[in-house]
Formats: sequence, structure tokens, C-alpha cells
Amino acid sequence: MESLFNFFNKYNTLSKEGEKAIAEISKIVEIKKNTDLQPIGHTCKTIYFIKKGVARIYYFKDDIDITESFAFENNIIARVESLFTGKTSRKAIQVLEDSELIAINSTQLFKLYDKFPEIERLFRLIFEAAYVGTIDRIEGIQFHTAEERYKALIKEAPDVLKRVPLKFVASYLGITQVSLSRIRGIR
Amino acid sequence: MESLFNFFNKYNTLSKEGEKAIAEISKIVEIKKNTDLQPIGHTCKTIYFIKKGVARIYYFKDDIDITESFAFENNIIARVESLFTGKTSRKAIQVLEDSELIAINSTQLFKLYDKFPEIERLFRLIFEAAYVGTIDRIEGIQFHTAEERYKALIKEAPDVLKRVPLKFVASYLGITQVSLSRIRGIR
DNA sequence: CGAGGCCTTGACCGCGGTCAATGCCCGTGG
DNA sequence: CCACGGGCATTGACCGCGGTCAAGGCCTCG
Repeated sequence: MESLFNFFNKYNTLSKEGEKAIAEISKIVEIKKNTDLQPIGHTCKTIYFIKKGVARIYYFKDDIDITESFAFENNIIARVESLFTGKTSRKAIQVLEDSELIAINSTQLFKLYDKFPEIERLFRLIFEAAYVGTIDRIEGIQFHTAEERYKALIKEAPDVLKRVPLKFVASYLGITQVSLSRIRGIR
Repeated sequence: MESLFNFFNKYNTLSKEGEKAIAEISKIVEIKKNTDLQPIGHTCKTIYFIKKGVARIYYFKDDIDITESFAFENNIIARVESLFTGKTSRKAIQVLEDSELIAINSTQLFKLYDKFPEIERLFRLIFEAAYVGTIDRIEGIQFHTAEERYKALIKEAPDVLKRVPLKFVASYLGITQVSLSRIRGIR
């Protein structure tokens, strides 16, 4: 759990009681490569922290597999649209390597908010930061060519290309495998 | 201020003290059509609620004016990337009709979070909802044609077309005025 | 009445899409 | 240990959406 609290400290330092409360509603999960954490069509009630491994959020659009986002070590991944709305999610989280995660039960977490304003604040700050990242991503998608987006990706997250199959990278960039291949070909 | 508190009630009901505290750090602003609320390049310290009128957030990308979003009556508008990060904003908020707004000072608001967890919760919920909207928008941008996005817009917010010049709608949709004109032409 | 902003329309072009063939790597079974 | 099959990536041929450039119509306002 220590890596999790190190991550939290970047946003808001918790008291011992706060940490303990979170530890109690969390558990460590080990999963094999290429398996889904939770099926599509259920309401998301878990926030995952990645200790080791890679994960992606994906969904099907007209029977085509689309990757919405990736997450690596020491980061959080969650299907926010379902978590915050309580609606069932059309999305799934899949692990791309043998991974070790910490699963935080969100129903219980949200209850902790009443007792621990520091925890409510912590997650407010975490999701505010994620929100800002999402706003920036819109600009990237809307006003850059696929090639520019690809180059930005290798710059920001070179790991992606080493650890993730190109077909997932392609849909994440909003293009087809074929187009991505051409972009890479030109060098 | 009443319309503001009605809006808040959709997310979290405040105590009288909470409402009073917010009222104290807010003021009503009247502005003429086509004027900017705040210049580009300053850190955003205001959250606006629109009592009457329309506003947009915009910025310049390679000297071209890009509309990031619109907001109408009974909604909030803010430059979130600056508000949450404290960095200066490359964006501006502009009013497109003679408007009446409520300006909430965010520096003071964030201070209220310590005294009033209910206020922290209120804004957490407001921005969580906005975050979800942004995630959905990414899907819209990435996997729908300009025509589909245009049709979705008339469906969800027909007002936009009546109250906003087409050139702004075009950049919001991520296309040029020329392309938007063609899309509309086909009918 | 002229000037300038906004919208439309035409001619032309390039990025990224689809379809399909081929190469490559790897796991499985004879 | 090799043969085969299937998933992933690359490549070629072709096409359409949306981009740019430029001209023209239509308002509003001085």
C-alpha cells in the first residue's frame, strides 16, 4: 500500500487515520495479461491504482475496439463516467501485462468523504488534475494531425510504444492501425 | 443570487450559512455584447454563473480564433485549466450578447472549502459532472464526422445556432466556417 | 452609398479511411 | 522438430471528407 500513499501525497497529505480508513476498503489484486478487470455493462464501483503493469480503458464503437486511455505504474485508472454518474459503463478496463493493482471500493470511499474531509479533498484534487488533462487532450485531438499526435505521444510517453500493441495505440490516437503504420514508416 | 442557488441545489443543498458565505464573495456583473471578461494571459480567479446571456471560452491557435465551449443561462463557465493549476490561461471568456453574470472569486471560494465542507462538496460535484461531459465530448470529436457532430449539436443545443455566429460554431465543432456552411447547405 | 463583416459556393488538393494482399512472429499439435 | 494457423504489422490501390484559396452575395452601419 505504500506506493499508493506516496501517490496520494502528491495531492494531499493524509492523517494516519485517513490512510488506515482507505487501506481498509482496498485490496491488492493480481491479474494475468490480457484479462478484463470488470465486464462492460456494470456500474463501476472501483478505482484502481497500478503498482505494476499497464492497463487500458476501452469500449466498442460499431463493433470496433477503441482504446480510450492507458495507465502505467503509480497511476490511477477508473471509468469516471460511470463512477460519477452511477450509470452502467459501456467501457472496460483491461490489463496488458501481468499486473498488480490496488482496488479501492468507490462506494465505501464515497462514504468516507463524510467522516474524512481530507479524503474528499484528496480525490477532488486527483480528479481535478485528470479533468485538466482531458481538456488539454481535446485540443490535441481537434487541432493536430495524426502524425503530430503520434509524435507528441512518443515524446510524453515513450513507454507506450514499447509495452502496448500498435493496434491499441492507433485507436487511442483516433486513427486506424493502417494509418499509424504509414506514419511510422515515414520516420 | 437566487438563480445561482437554484443551480447549486441540483448538486448539493447548502445551509443558510454556506449560501451567505458564497454570496459574500460574489458580485453581479453586467457586460455588453462582444466584450471579454478577462484578458488572455492572466491566471483565472473567477467562476462565472450566467444569469442572462451567452458566453464562450476561446483561444488563439496559430492566430486563428478557436471556440472551446459555449455556456448559456443558468450555467457556470470557467477556465478550469487555469483555475485548478494556478497557471496563466491562454484562453479568454467572451460574452456574445449583453449579459448579466455572477462572478465568484475562486481564491476566496477555495478558502471557504476549509470552513464549509458542504461547499467543497458542491463544487466537487459540479466539476465532476463537467468532467464527465468532457470525456463524452472526446468520443464525439474522435469518432464522428463533422456532419454528425453538427446534427448532435442542433439536437442537444438548438439555441446555439440561433444565438451564436456560425464562425464560432465551426471552430467549436473543429472545422472551418466553409465546411460548416457546406454541411448546412445539404440539409 | 460604400465599406466591412459574415456566410455561401466553386475549384482543387491532401490526409486518413477502406479493402485486400503479403510478411512476420509465435504457439500448438502431429 | 517442422508445419500449419492465427494475430499483428506493413504496404499498395483507391476514394471521400474536410482543408485552402478565391470570388461573390447579403447585411448592417456610418
